[in-house]
Amino acid sequence: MVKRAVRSPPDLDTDAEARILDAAHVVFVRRGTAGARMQEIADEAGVNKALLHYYFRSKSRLAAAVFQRVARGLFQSVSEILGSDAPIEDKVRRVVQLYLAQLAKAPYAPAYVISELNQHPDRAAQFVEAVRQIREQSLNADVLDTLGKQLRRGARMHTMRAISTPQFIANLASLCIFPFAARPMLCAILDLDDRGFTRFVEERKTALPEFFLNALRP
Amino acid sequence: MVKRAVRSPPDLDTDAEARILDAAHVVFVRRGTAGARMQEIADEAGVNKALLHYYFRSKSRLAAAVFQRVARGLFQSVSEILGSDAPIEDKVRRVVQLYLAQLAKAPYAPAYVISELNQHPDRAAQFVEAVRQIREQSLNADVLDTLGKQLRRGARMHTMRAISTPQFIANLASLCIFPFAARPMLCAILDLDDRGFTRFVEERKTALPEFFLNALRP
DNA sequence: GTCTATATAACGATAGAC
DNA sequence: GTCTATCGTTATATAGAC
Repeated sequence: MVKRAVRSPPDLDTDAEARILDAAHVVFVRRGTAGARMQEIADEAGVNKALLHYYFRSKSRLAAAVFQRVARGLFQSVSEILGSDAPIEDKVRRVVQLYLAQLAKAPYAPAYVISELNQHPDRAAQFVEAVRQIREQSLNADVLDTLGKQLRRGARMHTMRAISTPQFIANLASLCIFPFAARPMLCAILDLDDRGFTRFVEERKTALPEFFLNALRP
Repeated sequence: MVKRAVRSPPDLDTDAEARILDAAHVVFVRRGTAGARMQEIADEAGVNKALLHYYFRSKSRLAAAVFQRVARGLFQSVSEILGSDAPIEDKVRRVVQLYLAQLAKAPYAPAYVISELNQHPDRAAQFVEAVRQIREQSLNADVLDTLGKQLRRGARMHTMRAISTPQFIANLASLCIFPFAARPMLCAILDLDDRGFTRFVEERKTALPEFFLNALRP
């Protein structure tokens, strides 16, 4: 992001730029881009407000850097699983397991990405670019194509019901991500407190693969 | 909201308070509470900025009024369906049909409610209150209880697989709402433009009930 | 690189005329 | 009720010392 003289050693632990980005990550995800304040980010990073501009020039550039990071984090690992040559059943189990574990740790990422994309249309192009980069890095060039062939073969051999690739992806993503993105909504409707939600997630680790795989059965 | 002398006729069509609330609805849903500007709302309503404060005192009160309205709109109709005495299969079909039609018209409501609830913890209490009011109005006092009994009876008679009420609700809500809340995300991943997304939704109207009901089969 | 101090602009809110 | 004009605050961003 910013050209600097080479240091030796790079002193990564206390690197101000990295600390600022981490702090920005926390604050932007918590408040949203519009609600985030540069002062709060500076406090969180333990540096002065002016330093944020030194490294990132403006709030919008800093916000863009954070969004890129969060968006990638949400999809890079799942893309590898879906693009592998494992059978559908394994893919479903592994994706569910991965997401439920990952989102238990970073539960606000989905809601942040969703609201950013809806409120700030420019982010869409940025997101498309992030997806493109993940596909490029991935061992499998075209994840959707691989998955589509797999789904059609399963339907042809009557080992599973016919389902289009978009519906498959949408269903899997919905069932994994939505309960975390809409956690406060779900807790209100189901009358759950924090412990209740934790139990819900625990139950879901086995209930969701069961539900999803049964839906695919012929 | 504000006490006023009775007018005859009420002149609802050009009622400034209603026009402001409608305008605020549009702007808050589009920009989020933090990103919305009172000036933009005034412009959208075709009135002066000062008039907003005359009717709603402050931005946060106006935001609260809008949130209440959007949250109720998302859940009042679905609550009636789930609380009715129709068989599970009918409920699923009707909920899916209702949501896919409703969200095609107001596609930004879910993302707005989700981000509000995540960024502004005070909204949670407001949302709980909205849910409570909907339950009260509903013909059926306890929707969750009715649904739970229905699910357990189905499992006991082996007409459907066992599933807990929270998992049932979470799955149904996820599959209906998430594709709209995360539309830009989904479009990027699946490489869909606006027409592609419309086709996706059309396909989903039949594909989703099929998927869901098959998942419930024993 | 990192700080203090300040410029500049935008926003929410109010006062007061009509 | 609805407007114009303006106040007070807070935000991003920059200038300049160290």
